[in-house]
Amino acid sequence: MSTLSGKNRAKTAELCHALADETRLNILDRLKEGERCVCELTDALQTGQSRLSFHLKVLKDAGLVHDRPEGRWIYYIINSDAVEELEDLVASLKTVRKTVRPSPRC
Amino acid sequence: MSTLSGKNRAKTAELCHALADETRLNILDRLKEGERCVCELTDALQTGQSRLSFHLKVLKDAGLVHDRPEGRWIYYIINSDAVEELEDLVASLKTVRKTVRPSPRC
DNA sequence: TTGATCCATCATGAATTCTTGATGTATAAG
DNA sequence: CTTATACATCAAGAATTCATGATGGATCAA
Repeated sequence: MSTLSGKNRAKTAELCHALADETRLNILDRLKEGERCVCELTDALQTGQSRLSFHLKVLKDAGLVHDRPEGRWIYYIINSDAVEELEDLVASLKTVRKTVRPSPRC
Repeated sequence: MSTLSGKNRAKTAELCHALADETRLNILDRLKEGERCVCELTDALQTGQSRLSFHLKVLKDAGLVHDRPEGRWIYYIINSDAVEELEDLVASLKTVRKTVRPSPRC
């Protein structure tokens, strides 16, 4: 059961949807440097706080990031488990049959 | 310049958007077995032809698939170049700093 | 306690995406 | 030439996603 078939397909789609937005890719790019709180991200991305909060929720719901409350701040960090799922997807897409196809029945 | 930053960010987002749909993941799953024409895919996915054509266009515009006209049919096949771009993205997400973060200035 | 900061969430409207059915083009067969 | 098949595209509406501003809870400082 791969990331492309069965029940996992919905989860894979959600994961990819979280990555299908420039703002969210920008966020992930920042988080590569280590965990960041929301105010640091709003500062870096020069955007509204509620907008950023929305995108962080999308990333979190997809499992791509984790959050860690500490006092008044909430630190976000990339979740490596999700990255592994992405690896599975890419690996799955790489195993393409090169065999001669059967003739169509249509 | 990685898949997460600069000009490439838009292209990465488009690529991920193409993957962010169960129908399209289903299509790719079939194409893993080798090239297929649209009528075979409509047959396999049990869906309308114009709907499938729409999703194939999304995949094609994102560069994930190629098409090859032959007579009355058009064969679709996975484009391995796009898969490599996905590999770059995953690789980029894996290089996460584990260093201690600087204290926030907010 | 009062006020300020950090953040999530909600409501509304705008924008985008998806579905469906109809129409059009090209190829091939009769 | 006529008809059938394979496919793309278009138009219209439904559904989803996104942006923005407002509100509220929690924490901390004074």
